[in-house]
Amino acid sequence: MKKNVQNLSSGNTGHKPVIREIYDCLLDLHGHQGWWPLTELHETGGINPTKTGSVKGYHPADYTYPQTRNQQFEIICGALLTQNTSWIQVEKALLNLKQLNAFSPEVVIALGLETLKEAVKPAGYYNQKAIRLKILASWFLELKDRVPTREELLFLKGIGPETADSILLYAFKRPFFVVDAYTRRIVTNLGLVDEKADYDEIKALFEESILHDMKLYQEYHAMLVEHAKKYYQKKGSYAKCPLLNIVQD
DNA sequence: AACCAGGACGTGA
DNA sequence: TCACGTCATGGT
Repeated sequence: MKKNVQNLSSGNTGHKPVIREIYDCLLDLHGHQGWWPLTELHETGGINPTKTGSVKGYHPADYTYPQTRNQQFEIICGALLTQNTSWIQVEKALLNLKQLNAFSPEVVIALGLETLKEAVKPAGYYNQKAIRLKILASWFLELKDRVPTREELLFLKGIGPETADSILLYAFKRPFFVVDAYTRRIVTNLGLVDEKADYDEIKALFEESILHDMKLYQEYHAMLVEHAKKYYQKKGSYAKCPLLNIVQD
């Protein structure tokens, strides 16, 4: 149950301009990211060969994806597989699934559980992830052309707040801001939230500070991840984060 | 050789 | 509610 009524914007009230400045700074530093990466783009789609990994499916400043129902399902699969796992490992699993023609819910449902486990093994936690993929497949098939609510996503086993928001933002193109471990690390390092801030508090910080625009949300989250990969891998490099210049008085 | 990766869930206090 | 263990493969 929720009972927070008194909580008038929780103390982050003064940070709205900062959140917007950070966006501009990140765009200068890293440019458009072209998320969510797909294993294959439409023939006329642009690619970004500067990205690491075998999957070249980034599409900077092109917000027309997903363009097919299978691409939509591929994003959903990726969102589940990337839980606490590096994207390079997820790519391997995705390519395995692609080879099985498993970017369609019907195929995932029909596939033997052991086969599915073998396919997703590179992404780790393969026992649970295989089962949860099947759950997702059944749910997605039942969904038809409807847009899911966040609540119904959270009801599915294996879908927590971040995965739900990722699916809504990148597969369904709805303005739900995604908060991941990188985002948390950055905003705490910048002193914008407390160490013990929960998911929804950090999410609210962004959603209350910028326009509720799906493109903006997609770009912001992707840039935060890119930025964190440069400055927030090792503890020692936090202090070198250029965003610190924005926060300093 | 620990530590981390684009988390979520079950448990017990 | 919340801290903690568990799930697992691979990079650095």
